Amino acid sequence: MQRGWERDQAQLKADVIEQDTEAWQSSPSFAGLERVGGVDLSYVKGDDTSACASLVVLSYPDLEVLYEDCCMVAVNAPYVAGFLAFREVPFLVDAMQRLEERRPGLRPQVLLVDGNGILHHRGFGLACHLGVLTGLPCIGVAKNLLQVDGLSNDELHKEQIRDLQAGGDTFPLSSTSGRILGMALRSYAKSTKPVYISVGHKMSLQSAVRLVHSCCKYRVPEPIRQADIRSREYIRKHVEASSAAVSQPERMSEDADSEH
DNA sequence: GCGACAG
DNA sequence: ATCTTGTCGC
Repeated sequence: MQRGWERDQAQLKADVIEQDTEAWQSSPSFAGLERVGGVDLSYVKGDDTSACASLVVLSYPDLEVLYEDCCMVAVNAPYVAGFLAFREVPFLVDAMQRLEERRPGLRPQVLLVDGNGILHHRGFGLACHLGVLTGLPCIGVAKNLLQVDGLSNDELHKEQIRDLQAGGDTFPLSSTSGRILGMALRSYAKSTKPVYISVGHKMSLQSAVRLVHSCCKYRVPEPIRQADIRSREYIRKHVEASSAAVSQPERMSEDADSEH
């Protein structure tokens, strides 16, 4: 099964674009950018198939929520490091399709994805996968370093993290061969732990880092943070409602009552 | 046996 | 991802 997944990744990888398709590289304030999207999945504890997929769209640069979509889904693929996309991407594509049908005018111009882009075992993480399938510019934002291609969370790495003094400070993440796969970013002045940015699709690493930083009120950029908060809350209510249905069974229907 | 392991 | 309250500090 994983061999098939690797084949799919290799095929889709050919379509990844690592450069800006908008004039953002040369625009300090991202002129023309008005909507940034964020996606996330939250899982129901103790249930390996129930999850909530959420997509939010925020205004830019104000970061106000313009659109929200939370949807309970039945996850079928297991979580395997390196193949996260095969577990989560179908529901995110569905969410994008619903947005396209309901509010095409709110289509985000960029999507922030929790997970990696080209910083990946085979150079094709969730952010690339979703980018190619939707055609949207995507940025990978991981909360933990994926230790691949010579990257490791060793003493040197921790030392580099300690050197990130101010919010906005970064250091490059280079592969053994010297290619820059991503950037560690101190996204929030008060947070010691960086986030790991990598190119997903249709955007350069430089623009990606700058944009993510400009979306941060806290450590996790607001679009992803809002998607996360909302999907967790949606699950909380979902679990609450289903447990109430068990302890308080539905009353017999009228048909059943009058049947006698 | 030990360490890794995006979410 | 999730298990989990308070708590120390700015």
